[in-house]
Amino acid sequence: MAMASAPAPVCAALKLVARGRESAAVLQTLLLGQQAPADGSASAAPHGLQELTNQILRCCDRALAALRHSGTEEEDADAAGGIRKRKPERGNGAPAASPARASKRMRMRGGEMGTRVEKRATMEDGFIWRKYGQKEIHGSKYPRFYFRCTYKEDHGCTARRQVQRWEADPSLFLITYFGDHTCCRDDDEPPAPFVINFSSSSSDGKPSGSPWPSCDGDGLVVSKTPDLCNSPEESEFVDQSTSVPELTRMSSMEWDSLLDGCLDWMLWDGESSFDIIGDEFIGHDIDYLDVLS
DNA sequence: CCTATTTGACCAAT
DNA sequence: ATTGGTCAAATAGG
Repeated sequence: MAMASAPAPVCAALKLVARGRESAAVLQTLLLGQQAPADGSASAAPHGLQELTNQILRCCDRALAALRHSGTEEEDADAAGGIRKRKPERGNGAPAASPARASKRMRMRGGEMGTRVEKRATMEDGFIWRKYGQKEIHGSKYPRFYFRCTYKEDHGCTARRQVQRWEADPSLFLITYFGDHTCCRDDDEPPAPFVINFSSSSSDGKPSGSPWPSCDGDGLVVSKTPDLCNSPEESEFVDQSTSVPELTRMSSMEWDSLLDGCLDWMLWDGESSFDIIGDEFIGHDIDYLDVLS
């Protein structure tokens, strides 16, 4: 049976949340633009502000994922349940067809929601992962590591990630995330940890303690979204003079049309922005990184 | 003993 | 047949 498109209300919500996300991304770009490029000088945009923007982006992503999921509900009954049926016996008896494992690989190839790719200087990202596999990848110098969230059993958290050294720069790790952390973000949606005080010019407005893990200088290089939607951490690696383009000079009307275009891109073929076809996007980001040095 | 990691095997997709 | 993702027994470490 062919999949039906999402119902109209869900579509509308999808577009609205997507637009909200893009607005947050724009805000983030503006914040990056405020960062003083001069060496040694403190950034004009408080770090807490960037973190907040990042959280907004993440929230939007999750909302988009949930909406999209509700619109095209299928499969994933196992993913939501968390506990997978174990193989009865291995290598001996009958093969025992396991429907739960069907189409696993296809979902990996971009069918799964919530996928994103990042490049980091370290494997650490603030979450606790449990390694469940390692594989030599054909044509690749470095093995790929497979991790799942430590709390998969406890909270049914479906988050997974694959980590591999980036061949173009082995000091960086290419981290592909699948799913999202339901273990520490669903039940525990953090209250606004702080109030933004725009009148304060100091960078003291940092959140006292975000309940979410933050990327404390890990050197995140690549986000899952195009240039418009950079994560704040990127600023640590990306040359500001090139990463903050003329976007900041656009009028609001120009923004509108731009965002509409962005929406069109995001909703292409029924997939949303957080479904990244790895190769395509990585290629884009490699170009992006060529600016560095 | 308990928990996490390692690693070869299994299996679906290509 | 090959490749890549996952399982799970064996192993290591506390």
